[in-house]
Amino acid sequence: MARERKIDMVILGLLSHEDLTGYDIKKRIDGAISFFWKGSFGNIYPALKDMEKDGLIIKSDTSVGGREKLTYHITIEGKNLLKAWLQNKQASNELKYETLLKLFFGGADSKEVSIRNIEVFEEGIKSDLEILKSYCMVLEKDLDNPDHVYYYLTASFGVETYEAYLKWCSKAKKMLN
Amino acid sequence: MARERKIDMVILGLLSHEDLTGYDIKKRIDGAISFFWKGSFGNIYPALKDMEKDGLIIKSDTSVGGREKLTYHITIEGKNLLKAWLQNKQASNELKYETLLKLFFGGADSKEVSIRNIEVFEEGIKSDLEILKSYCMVLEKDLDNPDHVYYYLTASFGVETYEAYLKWCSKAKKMLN
DNA sequence: ATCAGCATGTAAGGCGTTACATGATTCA
DNA sequence: TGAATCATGTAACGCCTTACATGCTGAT
Repeated sequence: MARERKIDMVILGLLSHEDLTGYDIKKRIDGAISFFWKGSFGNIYPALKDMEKDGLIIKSDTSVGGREKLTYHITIEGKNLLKAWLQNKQASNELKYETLLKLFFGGADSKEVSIRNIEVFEEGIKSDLEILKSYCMVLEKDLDNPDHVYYYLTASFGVETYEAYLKWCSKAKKMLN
Repeated sequence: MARERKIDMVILGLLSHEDLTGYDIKKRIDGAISFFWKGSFGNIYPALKDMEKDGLIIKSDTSVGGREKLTYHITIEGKNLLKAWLQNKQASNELKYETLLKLFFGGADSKEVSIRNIEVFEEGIKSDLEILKSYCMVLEKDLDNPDHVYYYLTASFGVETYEAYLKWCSKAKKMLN
């Protein structure tokens, strides 16, 4: 069975635009992607090693002075695998919200506890929404760049769902009071 | 460090309402909870064993005839742990949407591929939305039951976010065309 | 001088999924 | 009789997170 590790596809996707180091890849993932996918060094470096062995990417030493630096470049095989993944209709979309779990079992404690949990959730969403909106505004100005349309759409997914979350938060707090 | 396994809290939450077998717990999780949390037998049975050892639940043999059956009951310690968890403000809310990942890297293939991926996503959401709406309708009729308010709110979270998803799908398809 | 940031990696541990393994009962 | 459902569990495997370990460079 082929590997299912999705971090490979994130890496391939990033490398399809530019050559990057593992460290750079981490920074990219921590940006706009982090709203729907995460990555860590303990995740990225082993993936890079495996993918090079498989011929999906090639490594080149770009060390500057005494600072070690390995830059990766995508191969034709890598690009083909990326496209095959994009063309595969199957996609796992999973949401794991502990806040909803707590709310579902809210009856086990006072309603104040549930209201507070909703408020904590609401605050987090509000601040993330600001970040997402700023991504959208930047991207909107340059939608002629074909890639920006894709980036814009993922950011706007975030904006629209987070706005729905906030609407729900108000309603939920009202219902509990 | 204490265990972080959230399945424990799902089990405790369910047992705080009624005594259940591992099999029953799985069925409950596969219901309304499955929209924001998942569980499997390979997950549930070991958790049950550990939690009994820890005195959070107690097991009793309720076998009928030759069919093995173990029913679990929550203890005071279990209820206290459940409340402590509810009162803890920290909550991990994570969304991992492969569809968004694919869309983000959509520029690596034709826009038709991205449109098709959005359509597949849309179909899945539409059918799940129907299920969520039916949960809401049932619960709305009996909001006097205090627990139903909590169940209703989690289901309505699903309805509202899924409706936002669908709105976004239309917009995204239009933008790509 | 020191601290933040650049840069690479490994190791342990935890959690979860999937498949396997077994067997009883109920209903068509 | 055979299939679906009830019912319990284990084992292998994979993936990810966290912490650890190391060292250079540039700015203050």
